[in-house]
Amino acid sequence: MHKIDLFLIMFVHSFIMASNITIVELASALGLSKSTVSRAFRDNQDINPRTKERILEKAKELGFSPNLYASNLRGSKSQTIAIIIPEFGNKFFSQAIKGIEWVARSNGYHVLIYVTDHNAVKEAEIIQTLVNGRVDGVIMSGSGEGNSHEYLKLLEYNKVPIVFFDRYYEDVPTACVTGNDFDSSYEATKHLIENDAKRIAYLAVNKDVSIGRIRMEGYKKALHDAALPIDDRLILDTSNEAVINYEDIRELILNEKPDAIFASVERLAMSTIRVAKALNLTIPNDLKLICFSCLDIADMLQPALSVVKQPAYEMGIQATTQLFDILCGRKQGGVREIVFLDSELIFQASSTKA
Amino acid sequence: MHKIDLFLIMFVHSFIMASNITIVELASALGLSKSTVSRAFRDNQDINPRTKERILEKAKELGFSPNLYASNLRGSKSQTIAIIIPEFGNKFFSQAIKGIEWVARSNGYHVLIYVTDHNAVKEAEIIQTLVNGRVDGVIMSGSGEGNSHEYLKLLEYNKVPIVFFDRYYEDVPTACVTGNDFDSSYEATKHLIENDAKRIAYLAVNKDVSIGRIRMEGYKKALHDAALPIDDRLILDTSNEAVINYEDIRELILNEKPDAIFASVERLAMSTIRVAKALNLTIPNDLKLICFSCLDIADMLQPALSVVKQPAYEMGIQATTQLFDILCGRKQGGVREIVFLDSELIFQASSTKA
DNA sequence: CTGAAAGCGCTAACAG
DNA sequence: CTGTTAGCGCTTTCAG
Repeated sequence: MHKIDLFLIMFVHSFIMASNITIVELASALGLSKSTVSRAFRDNQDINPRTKERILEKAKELGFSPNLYASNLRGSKSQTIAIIIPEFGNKFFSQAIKGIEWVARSNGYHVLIYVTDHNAVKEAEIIQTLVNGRVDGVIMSGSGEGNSHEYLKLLEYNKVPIVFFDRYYEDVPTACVTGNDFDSSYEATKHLIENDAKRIAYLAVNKDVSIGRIRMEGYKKALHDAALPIDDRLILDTSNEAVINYEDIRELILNEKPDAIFASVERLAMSTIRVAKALNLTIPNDLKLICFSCLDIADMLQPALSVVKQPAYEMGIQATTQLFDILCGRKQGGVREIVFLDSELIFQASSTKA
Repeated sequence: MHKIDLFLIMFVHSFIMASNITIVELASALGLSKSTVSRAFRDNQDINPRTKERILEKAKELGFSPNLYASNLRGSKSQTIAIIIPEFGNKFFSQAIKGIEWVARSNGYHVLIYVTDHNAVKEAEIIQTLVNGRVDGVIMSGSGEGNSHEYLKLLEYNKVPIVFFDRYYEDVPTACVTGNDFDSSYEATKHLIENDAKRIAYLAVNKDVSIGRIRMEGYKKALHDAALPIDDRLILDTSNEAVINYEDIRELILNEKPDAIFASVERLAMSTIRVAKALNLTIPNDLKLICFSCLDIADMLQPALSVVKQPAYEMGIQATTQLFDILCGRKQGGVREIVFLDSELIFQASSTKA
């Protein structure tokens, strides 16, 4: 028998009973009062260490654990946080969630997950379900829609702190962990220019909101510094829908004949590759390409894809750490404070001249 | 102003108050009793529709929503389910979670997420935190470790139904939604044979547990039917760790000189591609490759990767639908019942002879 | 250090 | 259809 199986069998053995048992039953099984038993499960020093030990042992034996809802009703906390993200589609969010889940569990917290599909109305509805005590805090990457985010005030009124990661709202004063997008966009664009690109297109899913805007600014600055014209026709504001953005990108390439593309999100780069293939354009010869992406197999693509790789996992960790700082009173909530984490620029064949 | 912003502003306007208000206060504000108010928030027909409307309106005005913990304590239901998965690494799980989240939210449920890192001990610990009423049901893809899963009895004792997807435990009697892995493995292997492969290696992360075993059986059957020998040295049981499986695969290729590889999980195929590159082996000429994967850009890899693509999203949807069938009493829990969903076989350059 | 007692906010008989 | 009432299981004063 494997060691691990032995452990698992012992594990379940300690808990073999149903836990429909309540604190009162446990108390009477020990000849104590329920208050004493209760104290054993809190960090209460008004209890004899030996009594506490005895209680915990018996609890394990009988499979007792304090009813979650009774304790929470009595005014303590939910030990739960929520993650709200716009989508599940890419490695960036998977990695970030992994980091968030890890920090949360290390702190004994549970994690609820919500997906907005980039839809601000859904986002607002989700927020609404969180303010009745369900969660102690929220980690969010904004849907990117809408200019007014007053609905986040609901959280504030209910004293539920929120920390943004990646996509934040500029009108909401709170902590935020994001990438050094301006700089990396500048560098990515500069790199394209150094590889002889003259007509560089910028693709975004929403060029007016946080990441879409900032990444565009880095792009524009690089063009400006290289004395290249900024041509609005080369700036495409398209959709998350693969079908739609494929068509938009196709139009852009056919009409504007860019010689390079800087995609602010991974999905748009993937569509670009498909469009290029369909139009018989070779990357990088006919069209250079670089994009924001956390894909770990970018080097296996044909051609190897140049990427701006954000530290997604780290971003999740830091955002959650900050949330716990606020929850534990080590730090004040509701204060605008942005932490920028450096992305890694990986230049490969897709953006490099022959 | 955008239509959506208008909506969002109206939305928050209806909820501008903090919700520290209780059912009693709302009741007295309306000159009603708290039971009547309570009824307005349940699906109770013992209430005048007009009264109900009046209550809901006032509630909205005052920003009242029923305290989660009080209702749950009273009704002992949490409106929450848990997803437990071994990892976040690939598209398969992202897609499945997306499906699960969607069904859950459509039913007004919340979703907790837990990652086991393929570790059965963590899995057991997580289960332990779920049986105090925190969740009404569990959707899980097993860690794949351990042969004894007695700890899942905890759920049974506490009447928390569980539905497996993808990776199930054969010793746990419950509903399960998985792929038709035997058949697709058979077909995938047969396809390699038809493309002149003679020494086909099989890679798994755990060949003794559900998916690892069944996929291997399909592979063996195909070899057998083609009168090819089954050589245990061509069957590799390796780790999830990229560093370790890279080394294992390298050894296998160097020592056994397979002419084709069938990888039962995506990660092992990726390592194979890297090993092949390092050893200067060309895919498919020197080594053919096919694997289980939900990668949506398999066709963009160099060479385009042949895959067995499981219906991950659909799997999430069906597993969750079944869970709700059990929760709503439309179906009995604790009964072994496996639903097999067809995978799609996509043959591309990586597995095809010149 | 331990126990008794008073609710937390809500739901569901039960009685009108 | 509406109100009264008795808890759900736990935490936390307040006395001993």
